[in-house]
Amino acid sequence: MSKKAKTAITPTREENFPEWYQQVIKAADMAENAPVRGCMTIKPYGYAVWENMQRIFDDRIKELGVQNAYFPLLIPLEFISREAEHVEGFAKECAVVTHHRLEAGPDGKLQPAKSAKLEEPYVIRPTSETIIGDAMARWIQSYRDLPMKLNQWCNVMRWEMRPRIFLRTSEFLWQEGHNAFENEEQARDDTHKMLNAYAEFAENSLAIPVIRGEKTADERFPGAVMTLTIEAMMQDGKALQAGTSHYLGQNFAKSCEIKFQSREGVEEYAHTTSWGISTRLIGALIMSHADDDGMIMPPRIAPHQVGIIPIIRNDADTDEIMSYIDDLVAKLKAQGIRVNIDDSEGRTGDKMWGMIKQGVPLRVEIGGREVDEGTLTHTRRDLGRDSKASCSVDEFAGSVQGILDAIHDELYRRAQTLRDENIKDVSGLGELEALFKDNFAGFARMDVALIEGADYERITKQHSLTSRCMPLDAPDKVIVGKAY
RNA sequence: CGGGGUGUAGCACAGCCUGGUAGUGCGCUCGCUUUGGGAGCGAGAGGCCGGAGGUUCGAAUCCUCUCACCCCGACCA
Repeated sequence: MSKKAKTAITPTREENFPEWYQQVIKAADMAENAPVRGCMTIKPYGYAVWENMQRIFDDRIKELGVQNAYFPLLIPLEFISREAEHVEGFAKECAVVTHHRLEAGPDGKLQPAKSAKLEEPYVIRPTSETIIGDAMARWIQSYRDLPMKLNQWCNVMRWEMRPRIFLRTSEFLWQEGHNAFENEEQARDDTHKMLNAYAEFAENSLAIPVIRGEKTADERFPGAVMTLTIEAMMQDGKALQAGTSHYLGQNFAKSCEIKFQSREGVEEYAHTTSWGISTRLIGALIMSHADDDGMIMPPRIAPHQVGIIPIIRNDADTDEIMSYIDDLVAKLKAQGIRVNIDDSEGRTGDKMWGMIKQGVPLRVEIGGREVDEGTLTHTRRDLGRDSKASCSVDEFAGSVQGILDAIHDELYRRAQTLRDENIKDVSGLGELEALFKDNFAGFARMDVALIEGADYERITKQHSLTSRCMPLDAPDKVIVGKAY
């Protein structure tokens, strides 16, 4: 390798999107496949993204009156069986714990001890509606106990046939919120409220434009009366369900016995909601923003918002340059900017490419020249080397927040442009079929009435399409597309 | 679970058809020279060739069986 390859990531998005996706994750050092099938190891740089997501969203839900709690990983089998549709939806992807002890087998290898077989097996939570419902049933007695809004940040496990790192792993991290209300109106309203919290989070923090919509009946959460979703379009034109909020009616209240005495003194079942976002959002981030040189982190969740590369020509410069950088770092940190200094031994070029691949939004170079001039050189990751510019340290300190916001806006604008250019209105099923026969990569939008009937089923099956949602701002329409 | 593909050094691969005891590039270690967009030279370290059987004097290579991973589908956040 004499000079740098054309792109830091091979293959390019154009050449092989799924492979490109995996290479970006590797190049940015975010995660890797674990020795356990379908599971991933999230590495520090990837986990830092999740921590930022957690922090921002956790603050938001607390403003909405939600309290965090923690419920067990293991759910009694009998709990899962309580809600008919729920069982049907999750039964085929549950990991089951059947023993509580290991012993040496005939071949000397460890095996579950026959004598330690559980009377009733436990299911590793695929979601916690039932066990939280069980708790709520005990905690809620009066309308005065309502609304009750609980959330937990945890892992869940759904045995996946085809795992994809971050997008669909058997074990993943998420938050699941579970709210209970006196009546349908409050609960439906809450479902919308939580969906809006997700939509705002996706757009304002992740720079991912989303379509807020309601799922069609066959795409609903098992056991829900209504499922709301935010749907995003990835760079390959596929849809990604980025968050869901469910109105569960009284289904779980009835199966879990969540009853309360109403204002009228009558015993009633509560109306519940549940809502979740997961580490899948990290995948969404990559497929929304990354390019052929690697990741591009939206500034508000970027582990490092500003990356500083000291350019040391000889040892005599070092102290002067480093103390110059320390002053800058202090100014940035005072504003709450997350700064990373790459003072490793590596060469300048390597450090630059490292930051490019990791998607650090704003890169700063400081060497003897800058120190002499009282300036610094900065480059935006989203715009590349053409955006390289020079300014004084004070000017930079004053404008850095604005630059980060501009990067956010630019990433959002790009994603929105790509999405809007790839939504096509179709007037009938013939047009829908023709569109996807022609290898269209994007969303089709059409009258929701068209999804009834065998023709729609045949076309969607043939082209692996699904009804993504009925947009809240156009409920008589439906968005159709391929999805992750 | 069906169809396709791949497992050889940390990573990417060659070697396999035509068996003879493992190689290239990057990375890593050390030294010197370099250093503002992926450095150069020199010297090193590192692999029971995914696993288990079998054929053979001899297997990374041939045969059988397994396991894992990736892609495409069905299922799903």
